[in-house]
Amino acid sequence: MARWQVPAGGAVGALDDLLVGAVDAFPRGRLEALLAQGRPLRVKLGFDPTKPDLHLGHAVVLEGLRRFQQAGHQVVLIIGDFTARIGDPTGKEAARPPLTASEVAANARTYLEQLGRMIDLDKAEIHHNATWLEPMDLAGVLRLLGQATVAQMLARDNFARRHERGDAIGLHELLYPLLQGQDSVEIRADVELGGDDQRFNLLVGRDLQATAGQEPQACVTYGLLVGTDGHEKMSKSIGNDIPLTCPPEDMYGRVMSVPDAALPDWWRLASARGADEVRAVCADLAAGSLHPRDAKMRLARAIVARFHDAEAAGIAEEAFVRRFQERALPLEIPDADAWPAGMPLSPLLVKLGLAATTSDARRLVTQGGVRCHGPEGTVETLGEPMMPVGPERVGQILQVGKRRFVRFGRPGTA
RNA sequence: GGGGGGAUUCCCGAGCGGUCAAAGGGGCCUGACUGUAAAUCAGGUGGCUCUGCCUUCGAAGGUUCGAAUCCUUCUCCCCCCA
Repeated sequence: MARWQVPAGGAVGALDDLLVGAVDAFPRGRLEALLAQGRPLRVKLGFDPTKPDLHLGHAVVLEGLRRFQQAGHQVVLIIGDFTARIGDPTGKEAARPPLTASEVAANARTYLEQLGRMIDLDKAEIHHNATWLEPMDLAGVLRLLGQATVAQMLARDNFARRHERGDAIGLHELLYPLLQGQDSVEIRADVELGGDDQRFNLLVGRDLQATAGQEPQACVTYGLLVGTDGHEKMSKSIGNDIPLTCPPEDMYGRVMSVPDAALPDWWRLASARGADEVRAVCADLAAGSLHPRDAKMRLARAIVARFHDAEAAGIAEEAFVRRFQERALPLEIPDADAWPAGMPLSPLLVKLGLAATTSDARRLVTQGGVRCHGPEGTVETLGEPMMPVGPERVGQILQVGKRRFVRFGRPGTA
């Protein structure tokens, strides 16, 4: 996976912290040379607003960007409102359906809100790439196309894989890296940040800049954070993500479900702590002197604190310990009011949002996944899918699976 | 343009006239164990008014007592040749 390496040479301390989470900076020495000029650099980061939510995986590069901003450099954000309509083929096993302009616009708004949690947007330049890509005419497109060869494009892992497997590759997809590179030309980027899988796209930007008579940008790539499953790159569509907007308690819990093996990566990429601390934790984990569970709890607290605040993180941790380590009922349990008393259990579970379908509810009940917490700590397993649930349950707590709870409040009519 | 192959339940992938709601694996869910980790074990995984009924096998028609399986047309994908 992502290795912990910082470009050779340069002032270790500052550069080290500037590049926490970075996998590589290239070409060699370029970034150091730029930094040595002592002027604020134009640091570019592009985002295609293809989904409404950003998650921890996106935050890796954003943290890098934040560090550049804090060091006094000029952040230049590109909202890829045009490129989003094509779709970045990077990491895609299949072509994806294009988005409409209005979907993109809606996503872009929520993106900026979320970016504001990490970046000082008032000090950032924000561009939409439709500004220059939309009006481009065929002559311009052809000029761009002339910058790359078929062999170069096919050299890319994912294109090559898809091609070999006999999957479709749209011609417009091949154009994508060139468009991203054009963005660098338009905003005269000194540095572009991106995920480790963006290497190719970042390099294309350099080529286009050179052709346009500009100094080619330095590129910094960041590690790809694996999802909560510990294997696949974090992604909402796989369902292994943690959204930045995730509530504190849930966020804490999701971090705790990450497999131990992924911990070092998560510390490097998601903790947003200093280089020294990260190194120390990784070393202790490797040496066995730090219990993985404790390292994970520290991490979970750090992450929640990062996107909410320290107080919320403390509360989330208490709730977690109480619920999962002491196996007590959670403190906050939603009340079900006006629930249809007398209704059979399975449909009731659906009504209360605790099961997806009646059949699903039946399965849960049959398999002993549905319990009712009565007075004085009594627990009763409800095993009859169609047993009627009457008003005598008021005040009791219904538990489905490990984490779904509801307290019976005022009953309504069935 | 010519020839060939293919589209199956969340994914991969069997099935090739009835015994198919459809093998197997993955994922996911529930239970046991536990550190909401890993590994492991057991069960489940279309819907419903659930020992039965209804809807699914790219789309629409057709043959048949009966079709995911046969025929026709259509849509999409891939390969080879040009």
